[in-house]
Amino acid sequence: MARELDVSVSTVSKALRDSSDISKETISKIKAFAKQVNYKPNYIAQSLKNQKTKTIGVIIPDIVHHFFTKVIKGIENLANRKGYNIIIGLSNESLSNEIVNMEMLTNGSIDGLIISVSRETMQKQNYYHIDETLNQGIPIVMFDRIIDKISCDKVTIDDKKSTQNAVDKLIQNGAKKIAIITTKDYMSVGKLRTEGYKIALKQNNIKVDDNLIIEVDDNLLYEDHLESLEFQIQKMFNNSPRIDGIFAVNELFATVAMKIAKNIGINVPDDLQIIGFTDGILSRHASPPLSTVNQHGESMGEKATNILISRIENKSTDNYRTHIIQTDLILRDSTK
Amino acid sequence: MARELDVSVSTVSKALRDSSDISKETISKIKAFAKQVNYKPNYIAQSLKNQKTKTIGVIIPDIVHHFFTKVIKGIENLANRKGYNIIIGLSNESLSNEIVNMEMLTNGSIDGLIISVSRETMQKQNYYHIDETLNQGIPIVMFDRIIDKISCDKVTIDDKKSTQNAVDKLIQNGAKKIAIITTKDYMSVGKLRTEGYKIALKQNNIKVDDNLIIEVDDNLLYEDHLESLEFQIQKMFNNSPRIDGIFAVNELFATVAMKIAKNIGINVPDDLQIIGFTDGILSRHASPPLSTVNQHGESMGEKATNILISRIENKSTDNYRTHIIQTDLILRDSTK
DNA sequence: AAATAAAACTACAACGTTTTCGTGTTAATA
DNA sequence: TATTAACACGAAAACGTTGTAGTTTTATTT
Repeated sequence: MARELDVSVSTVSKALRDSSDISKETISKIKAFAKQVNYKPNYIAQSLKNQKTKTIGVIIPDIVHHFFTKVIKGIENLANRKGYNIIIGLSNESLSNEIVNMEMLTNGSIDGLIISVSRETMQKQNYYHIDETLNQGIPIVMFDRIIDKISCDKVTIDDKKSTQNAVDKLIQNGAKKIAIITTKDYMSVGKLRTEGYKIALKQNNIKVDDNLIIEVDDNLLYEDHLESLEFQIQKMFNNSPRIDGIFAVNELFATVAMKIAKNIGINVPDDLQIIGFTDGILSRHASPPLSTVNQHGESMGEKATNILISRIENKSTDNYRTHIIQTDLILRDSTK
Repeated sequence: MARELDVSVSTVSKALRDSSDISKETISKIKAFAKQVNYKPNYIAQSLKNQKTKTIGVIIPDIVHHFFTKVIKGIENLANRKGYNIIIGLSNESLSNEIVNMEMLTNGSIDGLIISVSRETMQKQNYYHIDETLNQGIPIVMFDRIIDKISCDKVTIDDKKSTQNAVDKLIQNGAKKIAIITTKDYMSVGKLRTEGYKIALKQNNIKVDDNLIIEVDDNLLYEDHLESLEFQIQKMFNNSPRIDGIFAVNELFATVAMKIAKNIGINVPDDLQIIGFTDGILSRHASPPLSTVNQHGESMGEKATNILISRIENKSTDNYRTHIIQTDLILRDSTK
């Protein structure tokens, strides 16, 4: 372009950035020509020069998942508005995948990282790769599945309190025998939600009955292993037929529980009230529609992005904080 | 690193790439040191030098959508295996967003693009940005929502035939009065599926009844505008109470139709058989579970990625082709 | 008209790699 | 011993930008 206009590259560069030491005529001439030939400055070269890529890395365990897509939507929206692109890595719940993805991104491709760690990472408590990245000076924001031991910014919800409120609601609505369908407790969220459940019961003087705490093996959460989930829930109904309330830590568990209950002739919500977690498509289209705890995934994504960009652009150098996104209880027809 | 080891940068670079003109001892010395200091070559610099970013751009209309997430999963998986990252842009069904995203990506950030265009793009038939990108020499693979007028690689399913097969099945199962719930026809898929429906009826000597073709305004597809969808379907049942088969162009339409049918006392599948499109969570967890056309989103993503990478790496220079992914009919309990 | 100041533009280094070509050292050959 | 070949390494250019530090041109002042 400089060649064709017979000026130097510096002149072109400065003209396009409205530098004060280029005349107005030259500026407009160059800009006109640039538009004409559809010139776009090469981001890669800019990145190399500025040591800024204007790109945010996002690593999540699974993309075929309503909550995570909501978060991504929030991230992408805000990032785009601020001139950032997002580059996505999927860990597929595997630690090694997470590490590979992280290495691919932390070689200069991104300015910062937003991550929700894989299940395996939590189980094995192997956080070396995360610490490494932080040590490299790349800011990280963790969301949803956060790790206390790592010091960085975090965005999450109050799992304990949210669950407590939901179970409280069941109790207020007259439920006496309330079960929880949760995951084995290496998963921070399952653990916290189970705690919240116990607190709610205790505060209402209801004895915690371990038979009513169904711990599903989380590795079977997926579409392909429904039978096992159904089997466990079925067993619960067999063992404790008089259950009148269920809290489930995700919407799949809630939906399946409701389906089984209906199959064996239990009326929802008259005989059994159910509250799930995450306001996804399943909850909305179940019959009856499920009452659920709304996590506001999009807000979560936006918040995380905001924090990350502040760090990147050095606007904030305060201590790391954990930001809590408020949840709310959406009451539909699976509760009275 | 070169400084600390007291060798030249060229030597380091060559050693890490196992160049033949560096001695084995030096190579191992340098590699050892590299591992020790956790050296990672800067991708940005490599990209600038090689004029290859090893990154694929993906632009889709919406990420909170089961089918698109499946496709992304397929893309990410294969791309990662081949050493590529993916960078995602969301158009939110808006043409201007699509253009902005495209411009952000085509400034040197990506080697190729996989895209499913926004609804607005199809409506307005404004493809300038796509042609521009192709002219720039960036290969594009379109999937699902493809545009005939643009010449590039495409991956899609045979919407017409898939629908025809599904409707055929309804007819074989004894349905005589079959409705279709589709979208207004600026959307290629809705149009094609409606055509397939008509062909199936004609081949079975059933007269096409326009009252049984429900064209939903696609802008209302979203979660927030369910009432309008429900209203239109309700009206259909009122006008034509004796319907015994429904084909819906997506799983939301199918699910809602089934819900309404059950509400007014119609038994599925005894009195009314329903087949939807896309094997998503809704279909699987509806009661009864919905029979549906499986689009194999993941295969679609993989196929698109394969084609794109071939183009990028110049392995294929043949003419542009449109690749058809086979669908199949998953029969569950909403059909006999 | 000469000196000075302001304006407009250019040369060049730098970002971190890869690669081509060149150079020095060692070993093998005549 | 002199020549040549093989080997091991380094210097420098290139990728497309940006910013600093000039340099040239033009305008203003004395």
